[in-house]
Amino acid sequence: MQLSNSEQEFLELYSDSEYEKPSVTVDAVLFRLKDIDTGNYRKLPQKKLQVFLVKRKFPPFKNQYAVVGTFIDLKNDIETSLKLCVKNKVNAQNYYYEQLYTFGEKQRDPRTRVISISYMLLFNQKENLENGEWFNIDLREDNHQLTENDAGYVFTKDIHLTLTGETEKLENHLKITIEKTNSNTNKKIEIVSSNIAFDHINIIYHALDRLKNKLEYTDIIFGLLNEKFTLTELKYSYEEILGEKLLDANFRRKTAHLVLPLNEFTKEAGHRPSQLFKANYNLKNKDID
Amino acid sequence: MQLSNSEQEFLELYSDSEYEKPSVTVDAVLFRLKDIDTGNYRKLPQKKLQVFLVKRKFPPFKNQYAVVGTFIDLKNDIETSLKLCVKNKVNAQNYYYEQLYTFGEKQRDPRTRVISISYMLLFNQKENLENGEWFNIDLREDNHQLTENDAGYVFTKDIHLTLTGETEKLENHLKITIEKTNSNTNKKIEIVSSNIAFDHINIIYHALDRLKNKLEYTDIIFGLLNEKFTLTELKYSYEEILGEKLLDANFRRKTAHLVLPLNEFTKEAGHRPSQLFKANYNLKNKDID
DNA sequence: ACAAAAGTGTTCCAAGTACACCCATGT
DNA sequence: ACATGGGTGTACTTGGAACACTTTTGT
Repeated sequence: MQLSNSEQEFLELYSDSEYEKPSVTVDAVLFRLKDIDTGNYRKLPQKKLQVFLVKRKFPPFKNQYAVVGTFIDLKNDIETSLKLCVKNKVNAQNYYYEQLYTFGEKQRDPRTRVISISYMLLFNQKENLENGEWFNIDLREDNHQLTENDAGYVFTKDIHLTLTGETEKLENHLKITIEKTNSNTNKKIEIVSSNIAFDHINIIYHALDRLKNKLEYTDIIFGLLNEKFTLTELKYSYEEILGEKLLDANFRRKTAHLVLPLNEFTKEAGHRPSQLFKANYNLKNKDID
Repeated sequence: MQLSNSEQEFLELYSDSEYEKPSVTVDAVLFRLKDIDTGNYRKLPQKKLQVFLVKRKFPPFKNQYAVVGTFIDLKNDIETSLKLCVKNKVNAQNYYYEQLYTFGEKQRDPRTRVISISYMLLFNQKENLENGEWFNIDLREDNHQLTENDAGYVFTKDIHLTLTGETEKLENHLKITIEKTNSNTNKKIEIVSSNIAFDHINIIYHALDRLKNKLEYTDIIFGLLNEKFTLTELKYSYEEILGEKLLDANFRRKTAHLVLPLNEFTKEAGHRPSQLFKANYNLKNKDID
């Protein structure tokens, strides 16, 4: 990885601006699980998955909601740009993050060619974010259609993603097409209609999908929980993201290796006190990309 | 997603060149499984995983090997740029591909700030590539070390990646550090020494890792096989990539739902003829990113 | 005959599924 | 007392692991 003298010379001559360059942004999809009180002193709060959006102050898409993002800074690494952006725009510093996907379709941004490197960020409820709003996420799938042929299949479905904030309800409709042939897999996402800026609903959908998939084989869930939690809280968290009910007894056994019991219990809850647990990070819950 | 008139006006004024932009490349890691003849008329060929590298004609890293890549073209989508690049540089058109990861550390490229969007491409043996060479991949892991603390753990290991071509043997040494804490997972890859250009060994390692992981829960393997294959061929393919032997009887049962039997058999092989199969693409082998 | 791959059958064990049941608490 | 969550036990099912065994071919 060392350069020879002649190579060094060449570098001096190298002109950086010979070809046109695209703009590059980092865009971050921020998630949390919010406790929704039930109003019943016995009942536990329900978990609701939320995404944090900010209202754009300038065109394009002025006054529309968007995910947190910025043009990247040449002086900083991508992840440093991400962290600075999140610090400056929403004033948050403690979160789990991972890279999602890089979007670069020609027409993404009406201004010019923009490539977006997207990240997923997970927050617990202690973090207070500024300059934006948390939106409840409701996902509904429709119109599943499978056409098989001898080279593979074509699968399509409709996605309805409703984002509900304090005052606004943002409806978004996507159409997914997965084309599998002899030699290729092609996943296309078409935005049928969207009430948020750019193709950001697409990015949010990708993040949701990744979150769901990673639940099953990693310990990513702990990014959304406080340090101490009950097993029922953990179960509600899984259920909210997966969109299905789980059996309690089995859930406890399956997740036993993911958690460590503490010698602390909840109280004043109108029912038997429950033991608190913390995450048990170990290598088996591998999180390797 | 429609723009108002005043937004349209703003766009006219928008200056594209107000801030410095990074350069962006697409880099493609090309894999295939090569049949290595055993010289014994009874024995089946062994499968060897290979990566395709091209020798750089210009600085930086002149005369060193690199993965196939190009600066992206503002006129085209990322994936179109990728396809054009692969067509032009190595003259290939039939392959499976998927996006891997986007690298953007400040020091990746000695010339200027370069962000690399990396892809993995899978070829079968029928494809003849030009202007480069296939290298055998040998991977060895070393020095596994796990230090646990109450907030998580730190895991390190050494990776030795040897790439063997017709005339050259390229040795590469990486050090992986996975730091897991309360609120974060941090995977660092340090290049201790490398005989190929840029940080490309890093990209290759990522591709290998992804390939291995995806073997277990998708039907990605078929991207490396010809249309028709025997079950033993399929088994050898898994074994070569996973780096471990599998039990034949169990393998047949487990992969039964992945394949469709054909009414064709191999012959003149010095042993019982074997039935040929083709991929059975179905939705259960989900390949959703 | 025999070496190699092709293919089947069987036993054992681990883990997931479904469900019944009891416990502890605050109002 | 009772609603609610906390927590355990058990019978059943499914699928993977290990391994023994038979079949078929070309030389």
